[in-house]
Amino acid sequence: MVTTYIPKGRTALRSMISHKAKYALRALVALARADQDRPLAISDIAKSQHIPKKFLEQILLDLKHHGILESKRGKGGGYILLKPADRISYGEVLRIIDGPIAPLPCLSITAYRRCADCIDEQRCETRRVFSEVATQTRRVLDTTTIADAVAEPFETQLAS
Amino acid sequence: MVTTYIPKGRTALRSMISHKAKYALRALVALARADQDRPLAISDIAKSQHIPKKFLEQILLDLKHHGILESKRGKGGGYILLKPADRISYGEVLRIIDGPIAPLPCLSITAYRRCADCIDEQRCETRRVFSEVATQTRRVLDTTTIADAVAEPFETQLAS
DNA sequence: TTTATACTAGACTAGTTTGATAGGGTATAG
DNA sequence: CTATACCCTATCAAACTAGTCTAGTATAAA
Repeated sequence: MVTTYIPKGRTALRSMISHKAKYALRALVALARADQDRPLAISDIAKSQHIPKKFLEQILLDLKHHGILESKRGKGGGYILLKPADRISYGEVLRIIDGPIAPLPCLSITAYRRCADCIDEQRCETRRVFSEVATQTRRVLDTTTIADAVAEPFETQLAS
Repeated sequence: MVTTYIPKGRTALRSMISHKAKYALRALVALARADQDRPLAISDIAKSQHIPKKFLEQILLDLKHHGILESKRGKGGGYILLKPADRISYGEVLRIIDGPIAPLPCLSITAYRRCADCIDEQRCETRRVFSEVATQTRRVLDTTTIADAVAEPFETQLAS
């Protein structure tokens, strides 16, 4: 068989972001678009963004614990951005939800770990190449904020 | 709990490359360094690169099926590069082993799929941001070859 | 103060993927 | 003809994902 293996559930591969992260980002965009004086209810976000409500609860709670959101309970309650949208980067959200961004554990600052089978890290060719990937990815994700996402759309290019 | 969840097994996340891909790349580098006139045995690669032999068999077979390698059976057999090292890109190998490189299925050309819960793909903010990530990643991975990896090492930067 | 609303917490589950291992089969050099 | 080394398929345990379920607790409005 000379077919490329493509995992079913996710169409593609490990370099994909999780549904959870996608939901988190969409929810934050929705919150950034909403009235900042009144909390936005989970159920409203879930409905407008097509996200399973109970799953979204977990996600927003997580973001709250990490100081991104603030919540208000009771009737008329919901979530509000704690930090301004232009101070919430995609990288920050991804690190909270999916973990470190580095494509190899040995390239992560926040969660460095040596590869178990690595012979000489300093001379590892794979590490060297993916270091460049990590740098580029980080540059984009850490400089793009929820506020940028809320701004007018521009052209989206296809890739790979 | 205000702790960032980090998967145990892999230290980091979905944006990591798989062991399989790492093994494939390491094996190709080893093959590129070896004498091109004589096949290099799986067991030799496995030993020198610290890769489980039977697992490596699968990987090399896969690379052979995709026209990267050539094999010779029997005594004195093994693998040889079919394409020159400077014509084997990291991106090509990763697509064979791990699947499409795009961080979202809706950004992949080779395996495009619409996100099930997407409301308006053209205006999807997440898609727009990750499109840039995909472009950068692709640029690095498709222009770096096994031959580059074999060349002298330069400084490796940490990221994320 | 009642009651509806909304957040909090964590256990649980079905399904998929990963990273292997096992056990043969097949070709080839000597 | 036999030892060697690649070829191929099947199977498996552990981990991860994407949820769901249950059982609350806190707050605000009426």
